[in-house]
Amino acid sequence: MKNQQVAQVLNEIADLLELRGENVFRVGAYREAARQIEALGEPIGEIDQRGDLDKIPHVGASIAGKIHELLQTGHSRYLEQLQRQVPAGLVELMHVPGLGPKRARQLYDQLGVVTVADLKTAVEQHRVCRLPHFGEKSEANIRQAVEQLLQRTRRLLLSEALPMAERAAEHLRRSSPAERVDLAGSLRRFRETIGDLDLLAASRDPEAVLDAFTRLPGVARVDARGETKATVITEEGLQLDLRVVDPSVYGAALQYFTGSKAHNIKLRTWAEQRGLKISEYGVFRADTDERIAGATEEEVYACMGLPWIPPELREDRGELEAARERRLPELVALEQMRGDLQCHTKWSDGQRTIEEMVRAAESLGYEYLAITDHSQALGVAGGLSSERRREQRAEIEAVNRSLPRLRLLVGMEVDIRSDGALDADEEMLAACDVVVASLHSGLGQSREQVTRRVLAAIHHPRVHVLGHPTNRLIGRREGADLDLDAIIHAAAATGTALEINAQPDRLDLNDSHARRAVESGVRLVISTDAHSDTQLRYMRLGVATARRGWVGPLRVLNTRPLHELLAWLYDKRTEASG
DNA sequence: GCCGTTTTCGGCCCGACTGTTTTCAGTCG
Repeated sequence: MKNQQVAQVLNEIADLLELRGENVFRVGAYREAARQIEALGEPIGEIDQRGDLDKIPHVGASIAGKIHELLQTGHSRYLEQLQRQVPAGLVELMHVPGLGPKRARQLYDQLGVVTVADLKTAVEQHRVCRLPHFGEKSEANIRQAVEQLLQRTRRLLLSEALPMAERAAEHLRRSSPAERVDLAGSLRRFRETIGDLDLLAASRDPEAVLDAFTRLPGVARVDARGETKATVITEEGLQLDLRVVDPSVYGAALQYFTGSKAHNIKLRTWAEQRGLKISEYGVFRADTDERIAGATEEEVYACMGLPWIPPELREDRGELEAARERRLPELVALEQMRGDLQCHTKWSDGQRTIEEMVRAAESLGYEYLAITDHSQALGVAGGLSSERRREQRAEIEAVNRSLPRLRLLVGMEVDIRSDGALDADEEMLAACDVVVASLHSGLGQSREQVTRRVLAAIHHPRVHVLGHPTNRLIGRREGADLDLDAIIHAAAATGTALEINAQPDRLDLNDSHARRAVESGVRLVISTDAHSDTQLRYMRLGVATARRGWVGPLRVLNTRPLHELLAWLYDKRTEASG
């Protein structure tokens, strides 16, 4: 059972407890435990086998026992008992925006509404507005929420949300009196998927900024509008939130609205222990209410004796403790990337010629670019025969002779076959400057099988990089069921690099995996796997993922200058074969 | 149900907005 599924069970227990009107802190305990398990970098089954479940933060004896049962038997008697006590469907009802446990319960008790479909009918028959504490407006809001819920299915990919939010922010900067506009929330932390888009603005005239906001191009409707904040729904059905604060408290507000929730809770708890109170309006002395900071985020953290913490780290995964002990990691930055080690061209399934890719890489200021078209087994992706590969190599060498500033590397993304062998012979591999080995098929294999396969590739003396290690697709496909510890251990032992693939729906390794790899001394590369010139810009997403994984520049091979990279590529091979 | 830089008991972040209510509960982030 995967971490995600365990977390889901705990969340469902929390939902059911909430519907029963249980103590809110008990409910919160289950949610917090679920969150912790989702963020674990390691399969929970392994933690269970070590008997270390209760060492996970916010997992105590009681929840540990329930997780253990779940892992051993595949179900939870406690969950099933709760499910018998609460009508099925009510959980779903509670997830309708605007409904919480109380109102969901009321709809059930008084109208017999159990499912979202029931709710739709009740709303259409105007039965909801006659309930106590509901009215015309509540009913209309619920109607909209239900319609939206039936339409909208998934969280946005970071790559979809970022440009949308950046366009809105840019428009506000130009068309309103806002002194500053920033992205906040999970966008600013570069989470891999985004629910709502949060923006923050500084202005002494919030009225005017909110006016501009509600009139942004693409706004379909205004959901809420107060004196300091507003919510709009775009034509695509996305929720965009804006909060406007006075410039003197902008730093405190930015800190607050960037989150994460868990990071802020811990920071506030620490503040209280120091006799301080932190809110979106600043840092205050608890005894006198005197405000002592708020204009910048640096100030806010400084009041706590902490250095500024990069937003990508603010997930309560040890960053506050690290900050307190002055051991925050230096994080890799986009400007440090000197090249891209995986991309595709028209020779296989890419959309651009080698020259077009080169021009794009030059415009990014890169020193090198590896052309890594697919190997033959990947017929769907136009994999190259050995004959075609010789022709491509000749073209790469010709282009290289005409390039003063950028060095093209001869590479290949070689498929790891279902038996673990590589889809290329020794001669083809030897002719490459850089070999990236990747899984593309047989993802349904057992954990043992697929792990053995990948280990064989990592140990292969010609392989430099393991490409998109799990081969997951966010929101569409779980990755292979890899024993990641074994993979990381082997990568550390052989010196084979692991890739952070920057394709927006891959981001594979993910942040937690990358962090574990780095902790084990593994080298990483961040590659875009670009299939067109514009996709080379996905590097930003890969770097963000690395930063969320506490990855420093020295761990990332493609921050190295060309001569160092070439030396490593060469040494890796000779050491392995010698 | 979890947790501990005074604590193994008594807390648990906190403010904005909405709608329905005349002072607040529910929801959200």
